[in-house]
Amino acid sequence: MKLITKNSDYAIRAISYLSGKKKPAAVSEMSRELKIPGPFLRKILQILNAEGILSSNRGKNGGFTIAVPPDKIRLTDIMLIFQEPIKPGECLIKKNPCPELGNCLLRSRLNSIKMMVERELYSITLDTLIER
Amino acid sequence: MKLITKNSDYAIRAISYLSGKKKPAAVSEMSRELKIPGPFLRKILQILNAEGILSSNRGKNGGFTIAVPPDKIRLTDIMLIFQEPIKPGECLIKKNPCPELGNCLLRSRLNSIKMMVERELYSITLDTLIER
DNA sequence: TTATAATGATACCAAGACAGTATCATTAGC
DNA sequence: GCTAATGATACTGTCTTGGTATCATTATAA
Repeated sequence: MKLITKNSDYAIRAISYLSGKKKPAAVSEMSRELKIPGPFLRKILQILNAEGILSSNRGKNGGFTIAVPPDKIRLTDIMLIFQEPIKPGECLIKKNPCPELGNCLLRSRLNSIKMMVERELYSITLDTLIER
Repeated sequence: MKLITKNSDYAIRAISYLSGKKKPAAVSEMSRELKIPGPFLRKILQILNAEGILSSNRGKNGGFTIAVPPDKIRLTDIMLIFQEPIKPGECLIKKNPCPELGNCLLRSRLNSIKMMVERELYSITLDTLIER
């Protein structure tokens, strides 16, 4: 079970990188600096742009800039963009409702763990991840 | 992100089921009662047997019985058998060490969440999941 | 005004985990 | 010795993740 995928991870690094700059940074530059494969990073940045977290400038000397201050971006925001949301497990409650024994109890325990994790992730804003 | 997979889920249901019985239960019976696909359940039970959690009797009137009391089986035991262990994310720390900015901070936050989850899962023993 | 350097949009491919099936071999009881 | 069970193991399909590739569009600068 992976908490965070590379998608999200790279997205966060990219945002961190951009948070230090005023001028737009191009994919080529960021790919070089952050050591992230160019085409992949590009796709990620395009998505972040579409989500309104970054803004983009096309054409020569173009690139991406931050559109939302990092202290307004939560870790869950990023993860929800790039990953499947947290689920206790496959939802088989309706189809396969705990036959006689113990599945409901399991579900409720897992659900509380899920909520705990979500609460934690929600509490983390990106500004707290950027070293100065 | 799925906390628990069907593998583990079914394993737990099967153990719950067996905990109520003295005589061996065959796959066919359990498949019927628990509404779990036969061949899949069979594979799961064979693994639990190999792990020493169940024991098996071959031949006619054979089947599976519990070999370890449910209060000695932790949720993590089951999950480690059937799923990938919890990881904060792909381990790219060595190859791709937080270039200038914020990845180490992210890792440490994720790691503490990971440990929190593991602690919770470890604290759950199967006897607490069985309704009487 | 044209070459060029950038993004927009999108289609495509590969690996790995998960979910499940199928089959042949072996064993034990009646 | 038939039959009902497990042992062992190989195989298939699907989904998510991780990534590549390509064509179209836009803006700048010479």
